[in-house]
Amino acid sequence: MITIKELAKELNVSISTVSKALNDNPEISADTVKRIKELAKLRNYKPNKSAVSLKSSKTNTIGVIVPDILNNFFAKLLYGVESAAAANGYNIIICISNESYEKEVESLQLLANGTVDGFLLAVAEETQTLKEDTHFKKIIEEGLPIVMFDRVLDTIDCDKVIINDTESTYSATTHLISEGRKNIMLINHIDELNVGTLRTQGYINAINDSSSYDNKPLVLSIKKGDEAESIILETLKNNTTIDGIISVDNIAGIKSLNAVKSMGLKIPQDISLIAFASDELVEFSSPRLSTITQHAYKIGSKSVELLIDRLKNGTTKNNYKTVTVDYELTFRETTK
Amino acid sequence: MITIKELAKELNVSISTVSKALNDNPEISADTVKRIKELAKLRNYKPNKSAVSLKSSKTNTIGVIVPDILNNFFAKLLYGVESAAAANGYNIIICISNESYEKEVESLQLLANGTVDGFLLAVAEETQTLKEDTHFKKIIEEGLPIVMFDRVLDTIDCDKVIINDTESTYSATTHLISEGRKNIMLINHIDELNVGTLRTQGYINAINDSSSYDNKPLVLSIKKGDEAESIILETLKNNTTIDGIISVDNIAGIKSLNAVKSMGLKIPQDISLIAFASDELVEFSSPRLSTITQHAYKIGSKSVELLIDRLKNGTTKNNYKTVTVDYELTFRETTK
DNA sequence: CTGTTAGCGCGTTCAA
DNA sequence: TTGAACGCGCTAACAG
Repeated sequence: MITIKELAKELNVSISTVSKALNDNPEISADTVKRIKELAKLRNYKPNKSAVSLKSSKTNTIGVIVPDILNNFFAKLLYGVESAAAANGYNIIICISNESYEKEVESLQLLANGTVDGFLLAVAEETQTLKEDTHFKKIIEEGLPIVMFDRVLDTIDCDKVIINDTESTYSATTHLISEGRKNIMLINHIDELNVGTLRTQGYINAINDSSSYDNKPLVLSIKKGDEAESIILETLKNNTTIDGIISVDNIAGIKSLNAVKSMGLKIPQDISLIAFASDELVEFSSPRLSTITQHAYKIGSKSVELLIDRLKNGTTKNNYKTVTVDYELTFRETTK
Repeated sequence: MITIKELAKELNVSISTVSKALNDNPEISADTVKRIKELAKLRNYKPNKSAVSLKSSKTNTIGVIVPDILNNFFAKLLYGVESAAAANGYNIIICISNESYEKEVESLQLLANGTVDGFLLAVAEETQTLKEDTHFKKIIEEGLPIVMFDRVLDTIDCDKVIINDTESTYSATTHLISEGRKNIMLINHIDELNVGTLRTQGYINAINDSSSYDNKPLVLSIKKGDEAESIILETLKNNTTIDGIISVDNIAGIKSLNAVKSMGLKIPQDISLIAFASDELVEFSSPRLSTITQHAYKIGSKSVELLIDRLKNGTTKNNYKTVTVDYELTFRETTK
């Protein structure tokens, strides 16, 4: 890589003259600026990132910690993050916590050495289970802002971007009730996570708020590693009045669909299904699933905006924002 | 962030003493080292990344350019990249080219300013179509090594990690022939990409090499945006002797399965199917697809190894390697 | 208008 | 055993 020094030498001017010329400092004569810029272009000069960062104590880099990149939601979100970051001249460094508390701590520590200006992250599952949060506090104390997305912690003061999870299931449940459904089951496949709880709550609220719905809430919790499809099938056989299913995650959604089909039930005449899912999945389901989709891309880009805003304008006494990104309810062939 | 200077001041020693102590320089007395290290730990001192990079002209950061992060293959690959990089103390900066030539050029230029020590990339579709490669040459001339994975360019001298695409379809085809299939169709949904061509070639080779197989190769090319499922269905109706299908990508695999099922054909009695696919997809297919899976994770981690090796040991007159990662053929319920 | 100088944080001579 | 001084590449205050 060519440096300012070499350009200066080649043109017999001082180093600072070159620096000023390249930064369009009006002190330098138009002629000199032209000569310098031409040579710079010719030699493909690019200011050294490390030097600029050292000087300015800004890296223009954002650290992103995602729990699981194979999860389509986070992949989409990363796409939104990358797009927004690139549009604002920021690079992103990605770490994958793998849902591990330790890896999360490690990643934060590793990047908090002047590698990044701030963090974007979704809290790892293990961190939530252990109820740990001091590592986040430490980072914020060090002056590095954090924006949490999707999985956030109430105990941490920082900007947050979340889905309105409660409302999403509330709407879905209300819709099924308005279809005339009398016994709606909610399948929770991710109950250990905060979002699972919120979504379940929305379902329960909708039922409580409805005057026409008589049955009690019916929540089927499936643990990781369980044989989802057979459990669902069993439940349906034992409770033949079930006429609506809301799945809190996409795997359970497809499994339910398979289970319902194998029972010979007609969709959506006998039973309706709505699932949290990604668009891709819909392509592969038949009949095409009615879904609640998270605007993952938007959560990502919004998070970047919040972080950059904070980096530029700083923090003035707890003016942290929590932004809610709307979900989208799409009715296809598995609802009336 | 606390600096060496502040530690020095607090302990009334010189800056260089602190620096040496922290780097276990034997010049410093054990006692002083201990005092300094204790304070450093207490103050959570971390050497400033920019300063170290500037000094050493090494960033310990790898630039990764993927064409599409929503593609499960690349997501998996990134997982492999991140894991291997983290294990070796490297950070990864991710750019998404979105299959665009321009974005690819931009990303390379943007990171070639001392942000990264080298690149890992899969060539964007547009770049392949335009047959552009000077941007890669430029980067390599600047001294930044590139490792290409999955989609590579013959015209560029660099380390490469690829799937043995030709062999993968060769094996799949051979297997179907050994099942007694007499008219095997290959569906190519990505013919504009190099891998599509290679996979098609493997299929053709297998047929040519077989003495028992009489039919000519039958390749159905589907363009982007075409109605894959109806095209496949039409083809099957017009050619009822087809008893085997190999799909070169995962979408076509599922579409074929749906088409075959809707024709009322029995699987695998009447017809066999094998598709390039990700494991996730298999979960959603019924009957469960026999697949050719790419070891995406391994391609990613292997790429990192190659790059780090080159960064550490440099380049000695064209000793570039091309590593082939094996594919995996998994027979499930859509083959005999 | 141009050049000299200092300093960002660090490691590494060289001198004491 | 410790410290002073220099330089990585850059910007900016200050001199000329």
